[in-house]
Amino acid sequence: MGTLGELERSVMDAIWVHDDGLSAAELREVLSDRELALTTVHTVLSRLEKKGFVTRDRSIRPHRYVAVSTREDHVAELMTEMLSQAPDRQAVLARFLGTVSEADTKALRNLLGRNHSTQS
Amino acid sequence: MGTLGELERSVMDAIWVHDDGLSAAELREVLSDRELALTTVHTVLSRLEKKGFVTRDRSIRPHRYVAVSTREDHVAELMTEMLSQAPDRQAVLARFLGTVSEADTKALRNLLGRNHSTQS
DNA sequence: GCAATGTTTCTACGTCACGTAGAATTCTAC
DNA sequence: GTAGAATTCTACGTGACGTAGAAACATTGC
Repeated sequence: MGTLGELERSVMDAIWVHDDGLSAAELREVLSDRELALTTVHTVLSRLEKKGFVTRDRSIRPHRYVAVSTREDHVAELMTEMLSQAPDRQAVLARFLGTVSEADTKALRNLLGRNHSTQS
Repeated sequence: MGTLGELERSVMDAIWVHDDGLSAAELREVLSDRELALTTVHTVLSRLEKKGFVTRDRSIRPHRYVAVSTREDHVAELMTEMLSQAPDRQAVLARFLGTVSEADTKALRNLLGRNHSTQS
């Protein structure tokens, strides 16, 4: 899958927060600390579009960019992808639980509790 | 953290399988399908050492390279790292459980069941 | 309709990671 | 101490990514 560079990640973070979409100019404003040229923002957005992370509404003039999937879905997908890198998935999961916070394990127990073989 | 390139990953896979360590020449043999020059293997090993993925025993002449951590630990760490990318960890965990196999959720239930706040 | 301004696309350059390996150096064994 | 093995140094090609200018295109106020 396509990975994200530093600026690309920042842009995605902004887009993920603004669920209703953003124009390039608005994005530039959100990232104003980086002092980016507008064309830079455009280039990054084009690349993110090509990578399948965002779509743009070309019907309106300042095109609006929206995320294709939520950040949570994206991160979950990344985790699954990582998990698949090891042959012994169970061992990985055990280590994973070992490093994760109490709150996380609690959440997992909850989720697993009310999800006995119920795949949505 | 340092990420791995394609060849680097292949090398790590080989090193992870051979728990007792490998020499550069042995590694080259394991990866014989790639027809690599010995120096190429050396370069990659040096980079993996610098990245902290392997250590080498410099006391013996054909240096032996061993993995610093297990593949499972490595992957678990990656997963934790991914998880940290999203502010709403619980939502991510929910999506994660949704995409993972039955066997995996079963394993998680097991692990969580016999691990009530017992951090090793 | 057309010029000014706003928007998008094209092209490009610098840098860095990585695959790749030759050349140079250093060891080891005889 | 020299030949052959092992290691280190240096380097080049490529591709991703940050960056942005120049060119093309659209919009709108006159």
